[in-house]
Amino acid sequence: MATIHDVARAAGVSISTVSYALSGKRSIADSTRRRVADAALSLGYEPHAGARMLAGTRTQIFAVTAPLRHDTYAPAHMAFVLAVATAARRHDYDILLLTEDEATKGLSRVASSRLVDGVIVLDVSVKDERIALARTLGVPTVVIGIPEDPDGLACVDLDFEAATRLAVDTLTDRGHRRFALLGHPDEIYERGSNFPIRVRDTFTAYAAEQGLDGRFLTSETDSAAVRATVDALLDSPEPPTALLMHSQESVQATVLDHVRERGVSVPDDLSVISVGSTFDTTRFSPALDVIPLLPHATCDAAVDMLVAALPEPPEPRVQYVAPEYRANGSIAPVPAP
Amino acid sequence: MATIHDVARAAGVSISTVSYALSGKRSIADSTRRRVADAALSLGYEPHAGARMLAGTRTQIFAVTAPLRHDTYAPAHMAFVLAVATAARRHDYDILLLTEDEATKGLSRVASSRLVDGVIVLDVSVKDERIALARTLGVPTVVIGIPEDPDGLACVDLDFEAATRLAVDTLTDRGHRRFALLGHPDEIYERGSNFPIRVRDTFTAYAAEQGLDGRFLTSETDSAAVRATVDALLDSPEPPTALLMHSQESVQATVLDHVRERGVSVPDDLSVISVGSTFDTTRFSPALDVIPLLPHATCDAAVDMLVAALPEPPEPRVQYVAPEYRANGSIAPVPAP
DNA sequence: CTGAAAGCGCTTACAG
DNA sequence: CTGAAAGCGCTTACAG
Repeated sequence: MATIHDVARAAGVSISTVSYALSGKRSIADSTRRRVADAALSLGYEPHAGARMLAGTRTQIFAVTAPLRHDTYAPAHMAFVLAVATAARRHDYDILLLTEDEATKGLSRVASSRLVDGVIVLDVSVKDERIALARTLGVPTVVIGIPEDPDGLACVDLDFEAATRLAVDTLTDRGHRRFALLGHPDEIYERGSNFPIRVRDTFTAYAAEQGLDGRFLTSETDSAAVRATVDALLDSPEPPTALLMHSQESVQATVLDHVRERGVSVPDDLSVISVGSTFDTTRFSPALDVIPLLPHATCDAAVDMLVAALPEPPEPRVQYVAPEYRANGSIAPVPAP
Repeated sequence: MATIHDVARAAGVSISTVSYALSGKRSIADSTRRRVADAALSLGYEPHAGARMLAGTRTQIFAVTAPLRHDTYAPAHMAFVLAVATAARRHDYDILLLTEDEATKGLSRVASSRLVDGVIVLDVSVKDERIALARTLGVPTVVIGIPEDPDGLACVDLDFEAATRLAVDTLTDRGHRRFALLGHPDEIYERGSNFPIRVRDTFTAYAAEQGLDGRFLTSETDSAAVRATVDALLDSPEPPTALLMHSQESVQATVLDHVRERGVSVPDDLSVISVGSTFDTTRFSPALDVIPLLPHATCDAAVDMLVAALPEPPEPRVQYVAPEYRANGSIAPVPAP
């Protein structure tokens, strides 16, 4: 392995000149720079990572803590890990993946050994031991998702409030006045889950504000429960013409199946939008309009925040990522009564 | 951050004694070891990772290259990444995740900067640019999966040959003589995919060897094609009593649906085993017996090989992981004619 | 059983 | 515009 000394010798300069020529941290005569670059290239020189960490102030590594929980939806989880890695590489950062059961132990270890310049916390849960740690880690940290108490933390997340209003607005623009939102099982709301509650509260408040009929429904995830929920909704007097779904993939699939079985056509009889989903709604029949989670936009923002925080600790704040509407043909103007 | 000097001062010894006391690399008086350990603990001392890399011979980091391809099945992919990380931690190793499009560039970079002590190559494809690189990387490398030409490489993989024979044996033990194997679309075999071909060839050879009726079928993945394939099979004279499936999840689900629609009962009329699957076959109805991919066993073996290879390059060889049979009630004795 | 010291390969003030 | 040198925090022969 070539060292900086080899490059210096080959280029006929000192090692400090090599260092500066390659880093661009001070002005170097063009001819010198060229000779150094040539020497480095022909020797296949790559600076020793450990030496850089020790002498410099940066390791060029971020830790990503991404614990796998029993209810983790693997494709979304991976999309986020991948998006973080891709964004990090654009800033010349590599990703150290921490998946340990005791996530805090791994975080403490890599932070206090100065292995990483920063930490990205993925997929925070309501009671997440990593959150308390993040405040005291001594290493810049950005959280993706919003914990119960985001005080003093730098967080990034999809703007679920805007997403919910966007879904409603899109449908009121087409004349809809009677809405339902199908959410997660009750248990999710009881244990204080972040996004579902934000979506629910935004929906009910916004519907009230606009004078809309806005019904909020929860359902267990088994097929029978979902079908019963759909039946109750469709059999009610003045059933809704517009349905938002913020629930898991299988539930949304079952809803569409059962609606079709009941002879209700999407979008002619019922307009449907999937809100805040991580899965591919074009595989449904019919394909659903969706306001999806945005792993790339979210992770780009998180990595940008982290890189900006390297000179000094990140400014605590919550940054919201703007939602995007993806039309797939599942909405239509309100049907004539 | 406490350094080794702080610990030495607090314990009243030299820094070399601290280093040896913590590493255990030479014998230390018990009382000294205790004082050092106490000092380290109370100061929250964690050795500087960069300094260790520079002075020592190990970085305690493995690179994992896990490119996401369009046909990557996310849950399996994640299971392998996670299993590697877990196995690595047992040897005090962290995982640097390389997902770049140009996988070779990332590998070269981390290898020549001496950032990692070893490399695990996940999910090798038939023509994988990482394979040629692995032979010349100058860093111990272990491949999970078996590339077209495994010469000179250390590889670990499920023993698909044994898995296939195990499936057949399990059914012949119950009297079955007429078998079908449903594989992937033709294209997969034409482009030389590794496992599907190994399963197919083992199946046909083993069936012939045992004097069994062993039909091999391929099918496109869309529902209509799968149903037509099932129809052709069931409508043939002397249809099989045992079906092995080595195909994607949705295809297996469709087969089960259509078999049920045709009034054929699993396992009473037809015994079914899923071979080499990465997904949860207990979610099917009926739940399927399966000889699954074994991420943990495979990744444990790979990490063990890599750790063993640290002092010297890994001995090139292909290590097969023994298959396991998981019964879920989808097989029965051959029905009376 | 323990210590003093060299040296790993960089970065970055300091000096000119 | 460039160089000589200190120093980052460890590990590990060398010495006793």
